[in-house]
Amino acid sequence: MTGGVVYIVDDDVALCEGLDALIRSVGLRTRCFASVAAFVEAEREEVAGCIVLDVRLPGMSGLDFQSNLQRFDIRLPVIVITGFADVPMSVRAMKAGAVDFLTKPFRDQDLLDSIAMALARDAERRAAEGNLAEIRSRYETLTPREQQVMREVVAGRLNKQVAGDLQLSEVTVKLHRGSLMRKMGVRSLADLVRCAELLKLA
Amino acid sequence: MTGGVVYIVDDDVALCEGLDALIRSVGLRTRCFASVAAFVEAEREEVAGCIVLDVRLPGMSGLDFQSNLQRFDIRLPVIVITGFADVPMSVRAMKAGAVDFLTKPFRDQDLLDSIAMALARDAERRAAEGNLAEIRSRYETLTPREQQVMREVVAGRLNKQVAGDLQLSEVTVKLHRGSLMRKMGVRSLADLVRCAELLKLA
DNA sequence: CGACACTCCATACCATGGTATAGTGGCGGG
DNA sequence: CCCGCCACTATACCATGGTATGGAGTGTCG
Repeated sequence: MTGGVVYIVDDDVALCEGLDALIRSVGLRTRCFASVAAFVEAEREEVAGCIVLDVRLPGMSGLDFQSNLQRFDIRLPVIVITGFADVPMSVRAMKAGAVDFLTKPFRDQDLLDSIAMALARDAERRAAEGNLAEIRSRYETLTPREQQVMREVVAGRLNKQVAGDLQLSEVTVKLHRGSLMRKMGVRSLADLVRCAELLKLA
Repeated sequence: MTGGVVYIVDDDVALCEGLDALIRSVGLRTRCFASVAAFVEAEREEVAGCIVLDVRLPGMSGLDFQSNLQRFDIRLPVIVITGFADVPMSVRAMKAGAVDFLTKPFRDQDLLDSIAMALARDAERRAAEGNLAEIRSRYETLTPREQQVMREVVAGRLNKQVAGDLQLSEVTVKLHRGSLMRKMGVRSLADLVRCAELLKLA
C-alpha cells in the first residue's frame, strides 16, 4: 500500500511543508496545492489516493469543495483538517463522507492512521471499479440483440421463451447466446449472472 | 413510513417529554428510556426504528453504547443529541455511524429530518435482511451434500465435473441438484446464483 | 426394532443447451 | 461497389440438464 498519493490542499505554506515531510516519512508520495482551483486543474494519478483538505482556503472553502466532489468527478476519500472548528462543521464534513475530521493541532499518528484508512478505502474502490469498467466495456461491445438476449437469459428464461419474447427462432437465440458468452469472456451461466448483477441488469 | 418507532434514550425527563411530543406530532410512535441499561433490557419491536441517544447518561455513556451496538446485537440507526458537545465527540459519533449529531438547542425540523432519514435506512436494511434470512434458512434446510453440490453448481461447474470433484455418479449430482432447487425455491440457475451471491458463497 | 432421512447408484427418456455449416438479407464505411 | 458486420433462419448432431422409477446401504431416534 506504499504506492498511494496524498493530495494536500492547504494554503498555509509552513503547514503544507510539515505535512509533506510527515507523510513522505512513511513512504507515501504527496502533491501540494494552495487552493481548490489549483487541485481541480491539476492532473491526478490513476493510483490509490486521498485528499487532506483544509477547511479555510482562498476561493472555494474546503467543505464546499467536499460537498461538490461528485460534480468534479472526484471520488477520492477526504480527510478534513482545520484550525477553527465547530461541531456543526465537523458533522457536515462527516455526513458528506469524510474519513476523518482533525483539528489542529493533532497528533501526527492520528493523521497517518486516517490516511492509511483512506488509501485502503480508495484502493478497494479502484479495484471494484476497474473490475466493473472491464465488464461494462465488454457489455457495450455486445450488439443490441445480444444485450437483449443476455438480459433475458440472466432473468432465467429458457432459450425457447426468449425466442418467443423476441419473436425469434430458437436457433437464433442460441447463436446470440454463444456469441455474447464469448464477448463477455465468461464460460458459465453462473459467471454471466454475476456480471449482470454488477451491471445492475435487474 | 409512518409505522416507525423512535426509541428515545435520555435521562432528562422534561426533554424526553418534549421530544416525545414532537415526534408523536408527526405520526411516529415513541418509547422513552432513562438509561442505556433500561433500553437494552426492553423488548424492541420488529419494525423500522431508530434511536435518539443523549451522550450524557447515567451508567454507560451514549457514545460508549453507540460504539458497542453490535455487541448488543442492535442494528438501529442512531441520532446523537447532546447539550455539551465538542468536535472530537461529534467526529467519534459520526465515525461510529451516527446518522446525525445534534447539539441542543437544535431546530425541531432538523431532528425530524434526521429521524426520517434514519427510519428510511432501517426500513431498507430490514427489507434486505428479511430477504436474506429467508434465503439463509432455506439454505440451512439443505443436506450437507446438497449444499456441497450447490456451491459447485453456482461456481459454474458442470454436473459431470461436480460428480468428479465429489466422487459421485452424474445421476446422483442431478438428483441433489433437483432437490436443492426445490428446497431453495428457485426455478432457474440464474436465481440460484443470485441466492448464492447474497449468501456470499463465493 | 421400525420409521425416517440421507446418501448413493443404474437405466431410461425427453428437454434443453451448444456448436457447426450453409445461406439470406440489410446496412454503412472504405 | 464490395467488404464486413449485424440479424436471422434451417438442418443436423452431440452434450448436458432434468425427471422418473426402482433399489440399496447407512445412521439416528423414538
